[in-house]
Amino acid sequence: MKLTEAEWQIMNVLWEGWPATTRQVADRLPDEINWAYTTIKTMLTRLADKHVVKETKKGSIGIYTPLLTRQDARRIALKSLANQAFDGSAKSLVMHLLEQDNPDSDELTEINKAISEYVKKRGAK
Amino acid sequence: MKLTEAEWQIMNVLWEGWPATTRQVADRLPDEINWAYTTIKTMLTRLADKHVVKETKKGSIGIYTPLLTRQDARRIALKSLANQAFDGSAKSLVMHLLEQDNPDSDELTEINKAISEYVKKRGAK
DNA sequence: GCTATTCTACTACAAATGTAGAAAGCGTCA
DNA sequence: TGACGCTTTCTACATTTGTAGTAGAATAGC
Repeated sequence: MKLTEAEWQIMNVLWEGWPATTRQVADRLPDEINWAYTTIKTMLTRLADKHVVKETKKGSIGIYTPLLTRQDARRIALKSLANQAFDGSAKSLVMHLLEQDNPDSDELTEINKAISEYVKKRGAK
Repeated sequence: MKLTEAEWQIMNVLWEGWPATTRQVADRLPDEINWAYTTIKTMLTRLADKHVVKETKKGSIGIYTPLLTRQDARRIALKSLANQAFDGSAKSLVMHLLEQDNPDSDELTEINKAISEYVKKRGAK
């Protein structure tokens, strides 16, 4: 149940507010995305076929609810990336992030912040 | 220049030892992968078309060298995943890894180890 | 009830991806 | 120098992904 790029777009919207109709998804997609209404409908139908969302009907109108959680989708994507690109090692994935020599970015700072928070929390438990 | 899954397989082998011929790549692919020789050749040709590898000829035999580094491929893949699934935030990606409630896995332990190492190193500088 | 609008269902189609066969070329060893 | 085996080149084809049009059904407003 790995999602494609376009599917992520749809699901990101759906996870933010569900259940939702095709129209609602269309309205909530980021501005940069200019898909025809039927494109979105097609995606939702396909996602339903794959059991990533559930389609129920209110009258003749389809209403969509995520079945796959965002958590799980993320887990799956990370797992897959780790396997494919980091020899299966989440550790090595994290190390890569930590060791990026990209000093002009705030990413590292952000990650460091995350780690500090985490270390703190871990300590607190 | 994002790599597909099959391309990662090939490139993982190539990064381990290059330059390499199609035959060498074929021999070094993991056992679980049973691709026809020509499949591998096709992939290498396509990777050359995309300038991910360079093909040179020794006589009529093609010899392949990575152009894209593993580092860069990883960076690109992580960036893309962060954008698509973590709202562009590497921090949130790391947090996800840290907060997985998957106690039966060694992953967390491994990640913690990575972080400790990193924190130590960071301290040392 | 009739019309304008909105949805759904179905179909389509190009590009990318995964996978490989056929045929022809070349190198090598007997 | 011929046959065998490996290599390349070209072609092929199914599937998945991205994207959308058309036609007919449902609905809502007048």
